[in-house]
Amino acid sequence: MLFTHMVELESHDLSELLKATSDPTRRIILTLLAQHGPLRVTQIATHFDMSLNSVSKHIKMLERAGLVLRRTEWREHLIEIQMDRLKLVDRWFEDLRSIWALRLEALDNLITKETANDTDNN
Amino acid sequence: MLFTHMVELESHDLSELLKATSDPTRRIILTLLAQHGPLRVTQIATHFDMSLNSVSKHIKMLERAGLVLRRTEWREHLIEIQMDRLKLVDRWFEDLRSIWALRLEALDNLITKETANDTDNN
DNA sequence: CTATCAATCAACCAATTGGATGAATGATAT
DNA sequence: ATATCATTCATCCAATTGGTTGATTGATAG
Repeated sequence: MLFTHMVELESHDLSELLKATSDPTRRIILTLLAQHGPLRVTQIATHFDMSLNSVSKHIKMLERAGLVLRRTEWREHLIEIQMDRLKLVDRWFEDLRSIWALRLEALDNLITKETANDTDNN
Repeated sequence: MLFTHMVELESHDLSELLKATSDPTRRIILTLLAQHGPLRVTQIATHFDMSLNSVSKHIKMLERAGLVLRRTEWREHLIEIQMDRLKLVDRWFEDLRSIWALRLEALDNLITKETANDTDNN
């Protein structure tokens, strides 16, 4: 069956991903990482008017969503963005658009057919 | 300045959009609407093992996020998906990828230059 | 007028979230 | 041994969320 994977397969991962990106602070963190490459937690925290702990928690959420990878080198934790992970969201959006397009297409076919019938009847 | 709109412009809208799509029930509702076109609240509710009220609340969230439009005709509320709204998310993803690509490019240039210097020194 | 139907509103509950603070861990530097 | 640094863990708090049930609105049908 087409589009089956949308319904429940990957659903939990997708929810985590979308929830993780739905917070402005976390989106800024992702932007920083895309701009500057891997950063330490404290480096990231300097960009916010917020306790280090809160930033740490945000990073942990990004980590759980797989949007970020932690390479613990020495005492420092290097946080690295995982761009590939975004594809999962992309795919869901594409699927939704496909479903939508399919319906419009069917609708269009129906109208064309009816118009043909109309001309038959005239 | 490039990419300015990412940081805070549209940020609230984007957060609402992403939060709205981060719930599996709401994603299924969107899929139903893409598949079948505009539906009434009760029609949507039949697909879930959940009170009508809960479904109603989910729809209201989708509405607040602009992902869905309500056309109140007679006593019935026709709920219609707004596919255009997804573009806002698309754009943020594209922006993030551009930022990422720009950094990689700069990094690549740097390496090429250093390699050139190395051959100069040999 | 009354029963029914579509949908919302209001209140409640448990779980999660985004923030704070203070203590703890673990490694390096003096 | 002690001080410092990077980070997390443990609590706490107010706000939000996803769900429930019961009452309400507003229109239609008998």
